[in-house]
Amino acid sequence: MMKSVKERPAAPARPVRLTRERRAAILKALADPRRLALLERIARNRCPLGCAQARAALPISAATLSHHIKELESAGLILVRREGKFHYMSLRPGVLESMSAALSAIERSSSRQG
Amino acid sequence: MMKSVKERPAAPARPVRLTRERRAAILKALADPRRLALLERIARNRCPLGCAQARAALPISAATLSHHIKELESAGLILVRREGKFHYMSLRPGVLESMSAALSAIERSSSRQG
DNA sequence: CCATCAATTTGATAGTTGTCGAAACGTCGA
DNA sequence: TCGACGTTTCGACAACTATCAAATTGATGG
Repeated sequence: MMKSVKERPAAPARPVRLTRERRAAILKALADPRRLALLERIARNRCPLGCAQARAALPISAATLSHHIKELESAGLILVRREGKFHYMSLRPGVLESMSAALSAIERSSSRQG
Repeated sequence: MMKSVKERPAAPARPVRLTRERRAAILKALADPRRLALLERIARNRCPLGCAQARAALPISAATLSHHIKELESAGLILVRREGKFHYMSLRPGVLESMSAALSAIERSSSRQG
């Protein structure tokens, strides 16, 4: 029953261009501790994470999990593949990296200070 | 008059160790658009920013500005030097850089996928 | 000592959000 | 078609937060 999962060969994770609004949405999505934990859990997993696994990792109800998934998805941080009654979440490549670069850029813009 | 920006050797900004809680606080502080704008304004300035300058840059009341300053300060993102009746804000070195690294690490933890 | 100015605190309000239970929806297997 | 199951939506509630005006604190200068 192993469905052959289409795999990327070590995704290059090219830089994703983030508008100001998009960055704001991402930061808002990251600001909730449970959501961040969920995101980390998704990232850490070897393959796309199922909801059941996610629920096992977080002490929240199904409704709340669904809510957080939607937040992460609409912020563009994760991809959700829906297969029948199961849903699988994976990190959207390059987004966190770009957010990281944006924060770094703010700090660098300050390094000229005396 | 572009004074060659050497001054300090571009402050190495040694890595700041951030606990999970601290990261959560930082992300929460960054999640508000006005606060992020304020932080960027502080970073961009070539010397510590006064409250009046900050107010000129943001369409908010003094009370609200004070509130946001407190948030940024208690998240450890900025330093506030208080001199008589004036206050001057500057970026706390290394913090944004460490936050940036943390986000990047999450993404990298995912690159082993597939 | 008093007036003034910068910044903070207080008190109040409106809007947002995290959370859950219950109900609804969609899929799958019998 | 029916029921079980995974997920989402709905409705509600509590907690939090951004915001401002007004009152307060604290420093400076007359």
